Amino acid sequence: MSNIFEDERLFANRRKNHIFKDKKPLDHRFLPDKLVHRDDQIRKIAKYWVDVLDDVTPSNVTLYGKTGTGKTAASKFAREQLIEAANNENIFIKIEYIRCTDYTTEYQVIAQLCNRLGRDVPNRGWTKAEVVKAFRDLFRTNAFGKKLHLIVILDEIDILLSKDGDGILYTLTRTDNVAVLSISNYLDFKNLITPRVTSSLNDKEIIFPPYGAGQLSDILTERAMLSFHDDILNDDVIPLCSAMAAKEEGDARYALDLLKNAGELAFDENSEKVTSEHVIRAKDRIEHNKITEIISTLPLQQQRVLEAILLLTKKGDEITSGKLYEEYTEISKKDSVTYRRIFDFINELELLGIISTNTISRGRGRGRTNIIKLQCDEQLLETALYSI
DNA sequence: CCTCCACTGGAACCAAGGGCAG
DNA sequence: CTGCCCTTGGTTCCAGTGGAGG
Repeated sequence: MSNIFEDERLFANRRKNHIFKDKKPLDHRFLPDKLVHRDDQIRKIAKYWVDVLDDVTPSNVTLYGKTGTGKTAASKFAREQLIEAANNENIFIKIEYIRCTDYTTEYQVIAQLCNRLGRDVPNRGWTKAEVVKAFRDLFRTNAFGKKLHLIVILDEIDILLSKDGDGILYTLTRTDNVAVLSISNYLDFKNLITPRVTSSLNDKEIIFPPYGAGQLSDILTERAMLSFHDDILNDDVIPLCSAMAAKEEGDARYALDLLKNAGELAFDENSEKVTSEHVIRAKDRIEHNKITEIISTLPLQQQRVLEAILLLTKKGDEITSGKLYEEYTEISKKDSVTYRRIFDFINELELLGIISTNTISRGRGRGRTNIIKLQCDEQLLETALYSI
């Protein structure tokens, strides 16, 4: 009796050679030896952080830029470099990377920092003040024998700020020997910060502009050398991926994804080379996977809302919020959520790009109406919804 | 510029998970 | 063990807003 996983691995191994050498460099989390086209930004980070080597708390830094513009990679790269330099200088530095989608409140971030620095703190139960005190004691009491410097990288900080306010920045910037590097997708995230924090944050800003098609090409070429065998990619593959990703706001992650999926398609079909036609199909596949992924991870009530939208769309009716709620309660029977909650769901779904809304006014005495439209393929949605 | 009601912001509430002092 | 206090993520409740057709 054979094991299906062993079979699959054997099967894959036997053929592995022909397209991919190593898929890892095509993952957006892969950190190459040098980051092309981000020299300026990395140098700026270094300029602000270098003080720490002289035992001085460095400036707070903020990185701005759309998704896939290399913010996270640049900060991780700078971290590696600084740690290396600090080892030579015999300075005690910790640089902790926190993704704010994983730790969404001030308490959680501080607790996580404590834990990583070796101070056990429960995830719940303590007061915020107790946790903050424990955190600050790490710096005061000489717990490590020498002075500890901490740089906290807060990735996707806008999420944390909009959920839990700016208390986290207040606490961190008012702790000795702590510097913050915040990473935000939005330029206007400063609106979420109150004046009491702005003054102490006093940060330096670094902009990450979207990559142009040419720059994306350079990135892909470098990664392709690491991950594909020689002469596997047709000449037009990388330019096409780059052009398509450049249109998607210069998103390098998307470009890498395209290339990887194109390679996988070529592999699955046992074709000799990766062609532009594979890239085109990779695009559909990515789109498809994304939507399925989003839908399957949606909370139950939101799925029901989607289901209601789907049913109404099929009927061909114009969908208004009121009608949607009727249909929704029909579907979920007793276990339904309030009218108010539905609006939040609708907004979230719109943010995810699955639906679109358009508010119109019907004039005096008729009030307003919100017209809701499905923005993704009906068939795709249906299979995704009912296959869970 | 009025009006109406679909939407929004915020407080309050709830249940679940957990620490700590008696 | 018990009671009390903490955070958190989800919800409900209610008092506003605001936008465009008239």
